[in-house]
Amino acid sequence: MSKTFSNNMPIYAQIIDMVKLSIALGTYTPGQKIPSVRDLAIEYGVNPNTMQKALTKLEELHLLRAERTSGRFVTLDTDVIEGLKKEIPKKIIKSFLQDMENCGIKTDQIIEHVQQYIAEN
Amino acid sequence: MSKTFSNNMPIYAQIIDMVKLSIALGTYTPGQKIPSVRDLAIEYGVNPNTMQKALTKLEELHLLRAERTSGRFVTLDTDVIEGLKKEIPKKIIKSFLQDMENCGIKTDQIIEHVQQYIAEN
DNA sequence: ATAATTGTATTAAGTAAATAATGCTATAGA
DNA sequence: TCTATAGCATTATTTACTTAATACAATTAT
Repeated sequence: MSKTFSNNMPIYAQIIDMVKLSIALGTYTPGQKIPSVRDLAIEYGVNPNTMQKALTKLEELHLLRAERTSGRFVTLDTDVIEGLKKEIPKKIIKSFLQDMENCGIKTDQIIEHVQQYIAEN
Repeated sequence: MSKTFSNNMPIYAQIIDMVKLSIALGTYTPGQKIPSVRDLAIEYGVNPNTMQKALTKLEELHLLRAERTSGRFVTLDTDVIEGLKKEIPKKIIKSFLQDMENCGIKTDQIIEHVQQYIAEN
């Protein structure tokens, strides 16, 4: 069950993105209790401290809420979750367009490049 | 003249990509002598050691060639350079499509999302 | 009541990346 | 010839990330 991580980004940061995705995709539902720090650490194949760091940051983003001794829960704030759903692909597209323009491809040619790539693969 | 770097990737790795881009875009022409390690370090606003590391890796990729005491030069191999020009946008598109599918957007909807984003911005 | 589990905190150690400071060898150019 | 400059090497320090090993307080479950 241990996840795979890229080496170009801190593991805790990658975990943050993964949990964000779980919430956005509904794998974690609003109000749902998520596994304990220790269990998540095992599930992701990382040290509990690394997992703790990721979860703490997710709390600062109001995506999770820690109940001192009963566990950690996904936010009930559906606005926040709806925001996530839109924010994630938006960020991906934004950085994609920047990267493409950065390598000399003009905006109106980007679509063609994508279509051609899809056709070829 | 000091460049800006993201914090989620080693600086030397980001420099590699930047120099690759310079070669692909023709800012650095085939056979051209590029600035010394020390000068490039100043230009990029990093430590000479960091620049050295990036340049050494670029040599392993056969994009640069070090002439022991006269300087460092861009490869004359136009095939390698042509390869770069195609490889860079290809990699960008590939990881973009992966990211989009990863967040639940199907291939045939990706183009629409991009078009909508462009229209909105 | 008591044991197990929760989040949280602390201290230590190892690693990689970046910076700093310095020195070497070889050669191009004055 | 001699100086400046080239790439390259070495050693040390700092910081961030990760892992490791515990420990504690509070609450849930038995």
